[in-house]
Amino acid sequence: MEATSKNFRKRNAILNYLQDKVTHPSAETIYTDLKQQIPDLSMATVYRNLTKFRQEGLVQCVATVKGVDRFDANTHPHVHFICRHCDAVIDLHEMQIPPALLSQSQAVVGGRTEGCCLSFTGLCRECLSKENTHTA
Amino acid sequence: MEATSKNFRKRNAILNYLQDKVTHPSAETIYTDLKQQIPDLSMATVYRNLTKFRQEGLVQCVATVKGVDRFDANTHPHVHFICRHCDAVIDLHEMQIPPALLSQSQAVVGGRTEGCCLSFTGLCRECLSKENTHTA
DNA sequence: TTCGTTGCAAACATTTTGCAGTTTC
DNA sequence: GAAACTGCAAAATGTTTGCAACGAA
Repeated sequence: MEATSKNFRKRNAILNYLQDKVTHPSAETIYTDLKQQIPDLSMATVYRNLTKFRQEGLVQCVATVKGVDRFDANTHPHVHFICRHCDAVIDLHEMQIPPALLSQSQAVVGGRTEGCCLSFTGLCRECLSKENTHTA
Repeated sequence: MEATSKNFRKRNAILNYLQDKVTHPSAETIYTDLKQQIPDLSMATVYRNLTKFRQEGLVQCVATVKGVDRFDANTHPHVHFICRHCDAVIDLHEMQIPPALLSQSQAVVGGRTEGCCLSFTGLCRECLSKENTHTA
């Protein structure tokens, strides 16, 4: 069985971790969190598996925040909010990317549009309220 | 005069270069191109000025393509197409980000929305036609 | 044996920084 | 002289890779 085979235990741990999280963790965060359950995990394994997941289409890099890649097991195009203060990457499931935009971009470019990424930036609720507290 | 002062000559060369380009160059590209006119330019100066421009709001980082930051002197939110093959970052001036989306995202997050980035990915016209040539 | 996965350490690429020298005011 | 800008080299950061060892079939 793949899942319980020792060869796939780490691979599956990383994938399951990503599928459970909605926080779009970085490689570093994945490593630090999983290290507690899997003490002999190494960063190289995290990076190697992330690369493989991307090639297999299981995971995508949804943003690069301050030089750090952030990953998501939800590969459907969706909308994000990125906080410039705490670097949180938040899903905005309530918002849709108008599907007409994809065909429109393809027409404008004259190439082939394969994906789309809509991100808002600013301060998340918590960081905004902290800022107001400090300012007041 | 600032512009002709030796202290500001490089700063202005970098800013003018960015303002003239619509290609969203990387720090490396800026350095390589300007090096021909300014042989004693160094990468540190390019990076230091880019950081300053960002703080001053004169320039923004519009994308990180394969680990490399791409810069733009157009700080208005606009739409981009990023080619996964040649890494071109192309302005789609014909397309608009529906303004209602910004206030909608702010309402959903409960924070403060300051910016917005809409990017399409795929193959640009040239890379698509090359792909077709090779496939055919 | 053959293939895929792993840890470790080294290598890599991009970006930042410390320091001393120069220019402007 | 003080403050700002610069080149150079070193450092810091995030990511990838070579290699030998291990596990599964």
